[in-house]
Amino acid sequence: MKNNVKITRIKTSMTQQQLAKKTGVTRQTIGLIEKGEYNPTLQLCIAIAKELDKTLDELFWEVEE
Amino acid sequence: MKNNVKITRIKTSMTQQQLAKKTGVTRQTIGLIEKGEYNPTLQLCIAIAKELDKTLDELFWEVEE
DNA sequence: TGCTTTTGTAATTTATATATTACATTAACT
DNA sequence: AGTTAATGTAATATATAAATTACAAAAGCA
Repeated sequence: MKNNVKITRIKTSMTQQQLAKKTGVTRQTIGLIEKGEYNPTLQLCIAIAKELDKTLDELFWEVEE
Repeated sequence: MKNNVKITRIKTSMTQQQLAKKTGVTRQTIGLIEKGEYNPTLQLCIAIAKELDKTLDELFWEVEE
């Protein structure tokens, strides 16, 4: 479940805490998703993508290991 | 949670049962996702997209109501 | 008209995403 | 060195995705 959330979030100078608040989840959830050991729901993926100004594909589609 | 799964699946002449088997879930799960009343996990969305030869964006991103 | 396949849907159970609480670690800064 | 912000991570609880079983309703076809 690798993805581009962490690198994209850092580029926007946003903390895990800030992204968590904007997407309605906890900091821990964001941390686990970034770590790639998590299988988030579609709604959460969409919320994250919109906050980071990306699409689903850009963050979650065929991300190289 | 509207999406383009149903219309895409029908275009490929695949039944819910067949798509379910290929993606490792039950027919009911596919049915509920197509109905839009469900919030599937990212892994399942990816599995469905690959079976239908589409990307996440094409099936789940900004689908008009 | 029947028969079969496909789909809709409900009720209950199980698995797992996410929350909560908590503490440790790291990095940046003074 | 000390302090604070940010992150990693673990243990337990809660919410919900998905399975299971079951039956009904369409839809296609003989």
